[in-house]
Amino acid sequence: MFRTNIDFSSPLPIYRQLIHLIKMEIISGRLSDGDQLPPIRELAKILKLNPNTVAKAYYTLEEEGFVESKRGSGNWVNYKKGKLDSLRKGMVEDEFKGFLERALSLGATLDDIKNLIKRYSDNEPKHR
Amino acid sequence: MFRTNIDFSSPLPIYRQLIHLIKMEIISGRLSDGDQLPPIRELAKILKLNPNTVAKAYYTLEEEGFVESKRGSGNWVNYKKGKLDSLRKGMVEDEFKGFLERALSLGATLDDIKNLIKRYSDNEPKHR
DNA sequence: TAAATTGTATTATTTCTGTAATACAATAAT
DNA sequence: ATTATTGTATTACAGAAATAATACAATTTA
Repeated sequence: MFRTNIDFSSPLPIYRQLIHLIKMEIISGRLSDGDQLPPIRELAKILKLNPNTVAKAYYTLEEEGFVESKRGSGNWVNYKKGKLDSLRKGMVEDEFKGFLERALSLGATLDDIKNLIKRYSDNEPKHR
Repeated sequence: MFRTNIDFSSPLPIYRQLIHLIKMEIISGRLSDGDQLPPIRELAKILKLNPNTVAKAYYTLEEEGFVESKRGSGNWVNYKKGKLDSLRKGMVEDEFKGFLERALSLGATLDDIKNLIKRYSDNEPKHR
């Protein structure tokens, strides 16, 4: 697990890279719902990071609903297809409505927006 | 002009808010090519900002090609034909990038987003 | 030309973010 | 029950970004 390395010279913060890594593990199926994540200190040692940096990644993932932390016990992947997905869909849709409103008020058309998503689905979005 | 207020508690930096404000003035047509912008100190006074903050906004807008600065004289709206459209496109794209980032971090896929757009473009009238 | 008005440059200060050091608290293992 | 393991909280540090204070330079205006 976590064969990809952390890029210490990247402008993308370490904890963000780690979050992305873990999400990819989940999306790819290498991490399933209920799986335990490595303990903070252990993963920190493996990736040569400060434990707090790993903790921050785990904590953020928990806020986003992908992980459940239990003090003294560990961190667990928490990805309930049904309930969580519908919750996220709602949140995504709210985000989209906000975007749509702003875009339309800027004078964009739905076609403009379609073209955007088309363009972005061709080449993987980059991180900043 | 500039009836919208600056939000000092926003995480978006003041000069960025100001840039956005001015771009909106241009897109809406309240500011046309050749119009003079308020002098740095004057706008700073109106919005209760430090003059350097206004200067930074003007300077950035000049770098982006929407404003021309003349020392001792003032700042002027400056866009050629077609430039307005590209400004609009750029702003819509910025909004889109922000939305995309949030949506993906929520666990949405590009297909989810495509479906969203499709759904909204099918019954357009409901969403003004 | 003199004074006022305007943008520019330099430097300092503050704020924010990411990272780190360390101590604390809950759970599990024995 | 005691110890080891685990996550959490607090605080501090460093670098970057945003904002501010001040002095400078060009243009306009009288």
